[in-house]
Amino acid sequence: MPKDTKPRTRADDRHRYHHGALREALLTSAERELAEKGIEGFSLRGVAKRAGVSHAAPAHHFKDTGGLLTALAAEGFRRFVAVQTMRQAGAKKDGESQLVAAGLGYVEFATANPALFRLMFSSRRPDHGDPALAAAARAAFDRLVADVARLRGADPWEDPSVMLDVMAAWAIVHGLGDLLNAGRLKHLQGMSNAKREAAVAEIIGRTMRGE
Amino acid sequence: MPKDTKPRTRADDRHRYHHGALREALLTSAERELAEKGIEGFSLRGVAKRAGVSHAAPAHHFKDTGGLLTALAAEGFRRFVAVQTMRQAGAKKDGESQLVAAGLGYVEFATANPALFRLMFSSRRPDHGDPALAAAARAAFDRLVADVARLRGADPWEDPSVMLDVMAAWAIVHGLGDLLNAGRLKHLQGMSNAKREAAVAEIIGRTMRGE
DNA sequence: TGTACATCAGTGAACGCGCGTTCACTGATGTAC
DNA sequence: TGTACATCAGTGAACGCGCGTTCACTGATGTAC
Repeated sequence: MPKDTKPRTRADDRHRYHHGALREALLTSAERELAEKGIEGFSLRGVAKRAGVSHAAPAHHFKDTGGLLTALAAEGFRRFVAVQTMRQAGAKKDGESQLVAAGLGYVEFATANPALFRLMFSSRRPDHGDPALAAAARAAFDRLVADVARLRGADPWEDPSVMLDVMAAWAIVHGLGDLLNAGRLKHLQGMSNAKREAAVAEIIGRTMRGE
Repeated sequence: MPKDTKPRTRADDRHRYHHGALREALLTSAERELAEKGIEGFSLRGVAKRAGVSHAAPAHHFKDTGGLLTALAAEGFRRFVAVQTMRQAGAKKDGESQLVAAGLGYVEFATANPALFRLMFSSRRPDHGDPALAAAARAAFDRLVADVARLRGADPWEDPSVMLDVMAAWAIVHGLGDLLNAGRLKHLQGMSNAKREAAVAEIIGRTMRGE
């Protein structure tokens, strides 16, 4: 009988019955589905098809569509923080430069992943009470608070006026990201990437600096 | 034969075959449908049902779902501008107060009509190339430009630096509106309406004033 | 004022579609002995 | 090392649902004469 005698490793057989890493593959496919179809057009069947698996298979890994979107949003927040960390690593170390770098990372992430960005921040489809998602989102917020605290030399949690700065900083980058994604900022969108980034940095800097 | 002999007027018969003002009724129903179901759950059949009409009737007034949403978004922009006008009428007349008042109107409209707000600014379902919608959106933008021009004493269309102020002003109120709708600004949402409004005014004012 | 007729604005049945979900099943894997 | 068996992770057919759209129709309205 033509049977494999030695046990297969997970990676050496692309046609095996058991996928081996379907959960991760589904998340990858889900992100692509989301990017191409948007939140409104997102479907579980579409994700399964992209992953090359029957449409009933995802049920073994995610309770339902909402569960998959919740996991995707949590993963999004982790990458979101990573983008900001990279931006800050390449920036000057003073408080203002660091906050501007984080803001540029925010806008970069938003415009590079418009549907994911909206899934994370503005959609009710993920379960925002899910512990993993809530923790990932919280980490992103805590980082913003810390950056503002450093710039202002005061703890936003203690000083309501400084908390207003936190919200101002958040609102401005969030607004820029969402408006850019909606194609509303024609003035910015006509610029080269470098010029646009400089303009965004200038807007963020002005807001925080006060001019 | 029990037949009406005198001609019916449009308003005196609620059961007449011809509706008489179905287009307007559909827009009203569409707004309610949108508010309750959100953009994702919006359906033409749902709108027809709310208007008490068969689901095929809307086709006589709107080409398709997109056409209805386009008309709704245009109507939204008109009301959006009206809210800002009312805010400004009740505010002090200096440039800063007027801009802050417009900003408060922006946030008020966004939070009072979350789904409509998103339909107008962040959805691809309406046809943003439609002349009526484009004109209504343009009017809202022109008003913002004029308010910033007045505050700065310079024409944003001539001075790129002042155009950055326009975008900053837009981004901050847009970001506040969207984040409030997403329930992200817990610090603000815990406040009374009056306190929240004062905080929002302070954030907008600081941004424009520079502090 | 009355009649004929064109046009308009509805009805309701029918269509095909993609969706999420369920279900009985089966191949693959891991473990106990 | 070999075998029996439980468990796991898939398959694919079937379901019911709400959707947008089409279509033949009909009642209401407006107009010409």
